[in-house]
Parts: sequence; structure tokens; C-alpha cells
Amino acid sequence: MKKVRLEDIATKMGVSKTLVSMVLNGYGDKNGIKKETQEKVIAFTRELNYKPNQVARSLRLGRSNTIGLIVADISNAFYAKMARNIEDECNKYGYNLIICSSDEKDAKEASLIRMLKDKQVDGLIISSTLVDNTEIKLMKHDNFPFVLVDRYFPEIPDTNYVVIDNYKSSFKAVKYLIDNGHVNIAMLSISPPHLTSVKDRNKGYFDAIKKGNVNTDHYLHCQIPFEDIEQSVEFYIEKLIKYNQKVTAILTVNQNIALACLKSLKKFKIRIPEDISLITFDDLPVFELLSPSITTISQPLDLISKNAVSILMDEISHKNTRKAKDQIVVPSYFQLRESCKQL
Amino acid sequence: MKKVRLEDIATKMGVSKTLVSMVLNGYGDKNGIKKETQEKVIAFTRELNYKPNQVARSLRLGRSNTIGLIVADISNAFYAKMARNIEDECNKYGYNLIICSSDEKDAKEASLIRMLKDKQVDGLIISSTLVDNTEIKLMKHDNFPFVLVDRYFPEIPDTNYVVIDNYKSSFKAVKYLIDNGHVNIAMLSISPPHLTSVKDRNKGYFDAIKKGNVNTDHYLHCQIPFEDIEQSVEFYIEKLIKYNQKVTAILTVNQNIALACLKSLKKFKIRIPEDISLITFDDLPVFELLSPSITTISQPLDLISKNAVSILMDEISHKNTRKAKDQIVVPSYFQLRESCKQL
DNA sequence: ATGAAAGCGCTAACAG
DNA sequence: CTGTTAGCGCTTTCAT
Repeated sequence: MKKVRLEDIATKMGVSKTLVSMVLNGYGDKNGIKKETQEKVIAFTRELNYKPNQVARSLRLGRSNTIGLIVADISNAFYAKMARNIEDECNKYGYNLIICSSDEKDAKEASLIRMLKDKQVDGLIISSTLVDNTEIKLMKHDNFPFVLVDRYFPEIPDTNYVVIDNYKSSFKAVKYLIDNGHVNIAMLSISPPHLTSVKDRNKGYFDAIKKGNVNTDHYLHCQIPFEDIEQSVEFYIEKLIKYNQKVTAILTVNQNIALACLKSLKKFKIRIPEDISLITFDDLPVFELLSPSITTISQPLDLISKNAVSILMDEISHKNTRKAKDQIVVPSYFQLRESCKQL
Repeated sequence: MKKVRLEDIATKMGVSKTLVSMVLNGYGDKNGIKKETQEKVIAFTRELNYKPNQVARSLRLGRSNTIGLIVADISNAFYAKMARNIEDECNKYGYNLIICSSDEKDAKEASLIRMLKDKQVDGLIISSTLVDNTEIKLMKHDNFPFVLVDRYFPEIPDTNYVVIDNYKSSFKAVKYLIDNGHVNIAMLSISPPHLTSVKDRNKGYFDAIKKGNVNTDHYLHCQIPFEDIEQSVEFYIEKLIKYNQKVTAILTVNQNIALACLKSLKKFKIRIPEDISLITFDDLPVFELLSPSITTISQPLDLISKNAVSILMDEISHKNTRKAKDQIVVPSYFQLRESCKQL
């Protein structure tokens, strides 16, 4: 495992490291190095299969051409797809991506942020799960380039973020149910509810049922604890539907809760859409395949990724001069399928 | 964004960098540095919020405490879950994980391997998609630590790998169908078929139908091109089932084909298990939720991850002395559900 | 048109 | 018990 270094190829050619470095970085012409010499360098490089040591390069340059992505849960298809999209975008700009998963844990996310900064990534894209936003504030204070996706912090002004309009999306979905005659509409949301995405989705729901003049009893809104989705969903499904025949429609706040919901409904032999109508946030390939297929509020991952990376690149190249931060709201898509019944 | 360096804290304290470095790396006692001094160093470090520059550290030490993972497709739930498992395992050993997705593309995988080596990762875990295995041979030749998962190269002897027994798993599934009276059993496999996992699954299928004395016509075995799964599956479903009423059971080689298969069956209004029985490789949470739920051959991701990381760690710490390579076959799990009918 | 040398931040052999 | 110093592999200023 004898690594070949810049020096090896320089001495073997009888020139200096400087020259080789210049040529390899495309500054050959700029420094007036003979075409002939340049070609020879390239040839040697290829022959010896020389690969610059990126660590040494990073140390010298103070940048790594790598950006970090922290998602809440990589085993969730939504984030996995996003990760792949973002990776592709980064590659277009010549950047590599390091993907990490915080598993919705505050401490892990904070430590990942530190770890990635220590590894000298040039910027960060984060779907944050943090209650304690110290690390975010710190990055902001240090002018460290970062973009939030999916979730943001209203209490920290002037940060870059890319999100969908959760409020409107939620409102629209619930309004659709109301327009189809539903009066007792439950929402299975998640707790802790400090995430803006969740808060906005909740608010959209509440405003829609108020405005729609339908049942606004607070028991219709359920908070599922993140650590115990399956059991809790089952509890609420049993309570809301089995013992309370009134509820005819459910909005779930994300795909994991939707899946748990499907499982419980199946267990209790409650039929969709005959007994209950269902709409969920986040689209999964399989939602289309189920019988009935599931109506979803789908997020444009490509747009989110493209915007996030483009903002980050801008941020990186104008680190200290870029004053205005981008706060982008991309449209969500209401994907109507078979899981809702008209009453 | 003023970075605080080792030197800053050394001068501010009036000691040398060496001392600080020793203390911070836990060699304080070993070098007989006064408890008092050590505490002071720690205190200063914390106060100034000092974080060692990992890039400098990597350069100096020649290792990065980072390992790289290349999966065939991060947006595939199977690999996403595996990624998360492996990340957890790595963390236990104090290593960080960089996750990359080759998207089943030869060129991308090769370039990822190079990229990660350039970034000085200490080892690699790869679910390889390579036809051209030059990069693998190169790593082997260079004694670079790596472990293959999910797929391996029979033509390269003495490499570490962790896989399930694809042959047996496949054989068993088909035998189950035969035992339940099925005589015309199709397999939807994938092409190109150079991956060992696919080859072994195919062989298991063929041997089982031969031994079971059922229909062995070659048209029952279909090769779905990777780039065009949906259309191709639809084509075969139509051909095999709609126009050939004999086929009563299907084995699909992975979850993506299973999903496409479900989609087509739905489209043609072919019912599971009444009209057709289905078994697939790889388990998805949703397979349990479908009506009927889908019988699967499920891989023990936790075991695969644990073994792969543990082997890699061993490989890293005994880089040049470790002669024997580990070739681990972990058991798969036949998850019987409702998608198979007894004839 | 090319090279010498400094230095990025850290660790570790060696000196004291 | 603590400090000096060399050097990991690269880029870049300044000389020539």
C-alpha cells in the first residue's frame, strides 16, 4: 500500500512539486508552463495512478469540497430519497456529500453538527430535530454556511431554509374532507410538537375545522409520542373509531404514523374508505399500490434539494458578504387517490 | 468564525502544545503530567470551546476514524435501514460513517471508492454493483481494509464478506410453494445477472423446481432489466398470467420488483392470493400492512451490520498481519404471511 | 518557465 | 514533569 505522493511524481520526473501541483490544478497555462511539460506531467500522473491526498489538501486550503447532510431518520423513505437527491445536486457542483442520521435525537444531532464541522465540511444541510438550538445559533454566529430543510426555527431570524407550506397544505387537505361531507375529522399528529412543520400542520387542521363549521372537539387531535408510534396510534384508533362511531376521516402528520394507522385499521377490521377516509403527509411508492390507494400530500423533493444546495453553494462562495438569507417555500402537491369517501 | 487552535490554548495557558495534546488524548497520566495541570488544561479547553481540527489530525495520524459505506441505492428501504444499522455499529467503535449511494452504476461506485480512499477513510463497507471489479482487486492488492455485504465476488478469493444464503433461501421459498401444490411457478429476477445474490437466488429457484418435479419451462424465469422495472414487470405479468392461466405463483428477487409486481397485478385486477401467490426477497414494513400481507424472505440487517463492522474493525487494527478473511453467511428468515394460497 | 521554502494544525520522538 | 522540533502532503508566495 505504497501511496504515491506529489513528491514522488515530481522527483521521478525531475521537476518540482510546485510545477506538478500547478499543472494538476489547472494553473499550468496561467503560470506559463510549457504545453509539453504539462502533458508529461499528466502522463506521469496517470501512469503512477496518482491521487492527491484530500486530507492534506483540505488542511492546506481550509476547505474540503464536502458538504454534510443531517436528516432526522435515514431509514425513513422520505429522507432517504431526499438524501439521494441532495447528493446528486452536490455532485453537480463538484462537492461530495456526507450523510448522517440524527434519529430524531437532540444530542445526536448536536454532536453530528460538531463532528462534521470538525471534519471541515464546507457547509451543512439539516432537517433539524433540535429543541435546544444552541448549535444552530452558534453556526449562525460563526457565519458557518448552512441551510435548513423541512423544518426551521422561527425564533432564529435570518437563517436559510427550504420548506413546503405546511399550514396551507394541511388546511387544504382538511378542507377537502369537509367539502366531501366529513364533520368529525381526526388528526394524528406527533409530539413533541416543537417542530415548525408539525406546528404548522396542526394549525392548518385547527383553522380548517373551525372555518368549516364542523366538530372542533379537542379530543379529535391526538399527539402520538415519537418513541411509541405503533402502540399509541392503536390506542387512539381504538378510542376514536371503534368506540366512537362518529369519526369518519383522519389526517396523519407523516408517513410513519400513516403506516401505523393502516396497521391498526387492519387489525380492527376497519375499512378504508368505507368506514374511514384517510389522508397523509408524505408520499411513499407503496401508497399508490395499496387497495385502496392512499391520498397524500406529497413534497417536491427535487425542488427542495435543488434549492437547498444552490443556496448553500451561494453561501459558501460568498461566506462573509452574503447578508440576506433565503427562505424558500416550495409548493406541495395534493395527490388525490382512493382513500377518501364522499359522505 | 475564529477557530481556536491547540496553540491558542497552549500559549494562553503558558504551556506547550505537546502538553495540551497529550492531556487531550488521554496520555496525561502515561507521561506523568500533574493532575493539577491536566485539570487546568481541560478547563481551558472547555472554556475556549476548543475542538481539534480533525483534518490536521487525520493528516498527522494517517487515519481518519471514519469509515465509508457504499450502498447500491440509498432510496431503497433495505439499504437505508442497513446504513442506519451500520452507522450505529461504527459509532460504538468510535468511528464515524460516510454513506454514499452508487445508484447501481459501475462508474459511480468506482469513483466513490476512489473518492473515499482519497478522503482517507480507514475502511470501506460495500454492497457492490460492479461488473468491472478492478477497484476491488486494487484494494485487495493494496491491503486496504474492506468488507463486502449483500454481494461478493466469487472470482476474487479471500475477501471479507457478509451475506445471506441466497441459494438456500430461494430454494426454500420455492419448495414451500411446491409443497402447497403449485406447479407453475414463475420467478421475476433481474438483469444484468452478474450479482452473486441474484445468481444464487436464480439457482435456488431452478434447483427447487427441478427437484420438485414441476413445470421447468424456461419462460417461467423472467429477467427484468434494472433500468426499466415497471414496464418490464407489467409485460411479463400480462404474458404470464393474463394470457397464460397456468401460472399460480411468483417469486420476486427483490422489493422493487415486488412493488412493481403489486402494481401490475392491481392494474390487471389479478387477486392475491386467490389468483396468484406471491413471495418476495427483502422485507418492507408495508408488506405486513397490505391486504393480504406479503410473505417475504427477510434479511437480518442487524446481524449483517454487526458482523461487517466487527470484521472491518479487526481488519483495520491488524492491517498487515491479518491473513485469513471472513466469509460469513447469516441466516435469512422466511416470514410467512397471507399472500400464498394452498392449491 | 520553474523552484525553494513556508506553513495549514496536529502528534510524537527525543531532549532536557 | 515539560518543551523543542520535525514532519504528515499539499498549495502558494516569492525568487530566480
